[in-house]
Amino acid sequence: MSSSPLVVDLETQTPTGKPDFREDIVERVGWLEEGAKTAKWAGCVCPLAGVWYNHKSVLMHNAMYDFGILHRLQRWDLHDMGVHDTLALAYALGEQDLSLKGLGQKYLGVQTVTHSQQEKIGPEQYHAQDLWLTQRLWGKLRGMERGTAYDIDRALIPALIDCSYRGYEIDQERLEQATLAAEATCGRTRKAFERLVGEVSILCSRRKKTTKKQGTEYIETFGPPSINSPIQLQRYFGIDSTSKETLDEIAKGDDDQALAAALIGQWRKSDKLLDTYFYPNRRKEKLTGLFNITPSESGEGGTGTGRLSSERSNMQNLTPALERCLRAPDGYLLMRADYPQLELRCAAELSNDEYLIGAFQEGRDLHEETRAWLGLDSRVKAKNFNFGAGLYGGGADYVSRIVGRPRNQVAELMQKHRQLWTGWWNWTEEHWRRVQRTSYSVAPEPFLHKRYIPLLAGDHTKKAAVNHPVQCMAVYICKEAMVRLFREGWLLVNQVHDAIHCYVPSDDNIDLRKQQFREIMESTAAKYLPRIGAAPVDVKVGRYWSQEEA
DNA sequence: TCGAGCTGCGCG
DNA sequence: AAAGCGCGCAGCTCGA
Repeated sequence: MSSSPLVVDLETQTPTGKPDFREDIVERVGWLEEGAKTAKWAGCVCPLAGVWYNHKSVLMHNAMYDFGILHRLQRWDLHDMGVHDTLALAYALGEQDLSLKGLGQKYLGVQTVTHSQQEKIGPEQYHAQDLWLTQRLWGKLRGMERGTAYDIDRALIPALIDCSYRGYEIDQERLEQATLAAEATCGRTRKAFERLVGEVSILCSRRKKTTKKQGTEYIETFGPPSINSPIQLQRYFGIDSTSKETLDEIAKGDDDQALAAALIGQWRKSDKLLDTYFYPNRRKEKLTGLFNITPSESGEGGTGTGRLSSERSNMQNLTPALERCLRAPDGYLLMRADYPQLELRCAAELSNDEYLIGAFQEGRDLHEETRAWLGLDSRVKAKNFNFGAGLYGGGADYVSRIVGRPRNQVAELMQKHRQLWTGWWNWTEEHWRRVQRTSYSVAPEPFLHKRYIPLLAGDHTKKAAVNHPVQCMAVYICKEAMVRLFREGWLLVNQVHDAIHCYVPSDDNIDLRKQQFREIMESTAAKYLPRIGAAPVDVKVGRYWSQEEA
């Protein structure tokens, strides 16, 4: 049994154009054993079976992808095999360029042969260089690693591969009902809107036409605005954004425009449901998505904070109307739990804010206290203030909007908030100074996930810098809980930042399972929130994700 | 007809 | 110019 990992690299074909380990086709497999003088290659994954069991772990550059394929083709056990991944490691270290070639140049000074030059050295040599590069890079980057972020991420890789194959079962009958209802709303609101604006005429489109004789001219068409055209609606209302918020404001009036705005709001809601959530899932048995820990080698997708992202389908932005149609397969129940106020608790812990810590320890209502302290008229406004201005660094204009006060009263509100959350505000300034010195934001101990902060990017920079440690700490707590669940054999289905979903067999002892689920999540949080203590985690169970009526 | 870029909106 | 942070995706717009 070799202690150093078996390096593996797959050459694949992507039929859909976008890489997807659940479907892509393997063309060649390369591997490199410890002490071997040469890399080996094969046209299929079969020969690997005789090699891998001599190793405790495998090493790849982008193991989510390669290991995901090997699991599919060879049933490589997701639980037994340790995984190392130079992509995940580089990500946790805050690297900008996550490509193997870029990292090789930066850390090893290796100038790789480009794809167009591969004829010169032959395909075998060309592909072998990636194996050597990965192996050497791993040794180099491991030496730079300080915190636990990478170890949590690499343990999560098999769990997320598992998740990406599992998915929810779709109840087509419920989906059909929901579709019919949404179509009815769409038709009704569109017709009502058309009746309302039938007489109006605005500029509908202007397209440039370049002719040799007359140079550039514009062809314009006029008519009533279409409900689905933001630019036409802008002209109709005489505004420069037709976002939901703006339309809600207009809808408060009592003229034709107010009615039109209300209709657009209803139409958009149902149209969004149909186009994004209902139609794409018709006649599909399962809803599954790919989870990303890191951006791709080319920098697409993924997050900068350590959060996961999900695509094809995105499992992290499903809406309640679709959640009602999603369920566990026959013989299973869906168990789901989320961490209440996890980000706020992390903010309190990492900034050592005495007030916040005390409030959490005594279980007081933070937003209500903020409301009273600032003299606001609703708890919702206070909550928006705490998040928008407190956690995410919103400025005076933003605060002015959310609390509905003129700008000249805002500075006073901000000042008062600083007196309440003293520790937090001090921490943000201190952290911002650190980031300015180093150009990196580092998440708290023991995670130490790094995010590169380009200091010349404007005001957004400070907000992103301050937000990173909070969001990062919260999600690594959730990730570690997932890792523990996975290791103990739970069937993970989904993660939505601070929420985890699993399947359990219906004939298990459900109360016991709920208790175990809660214990794993609570003890993981308690480990990293020693001063605040375990947040109570409420575990919900049922056949469907959401049982609420439409 | 294609796509890049934008707007709008779903989630935490 | 103004912007609360973090995502992915669908449709629209408009030039090529």
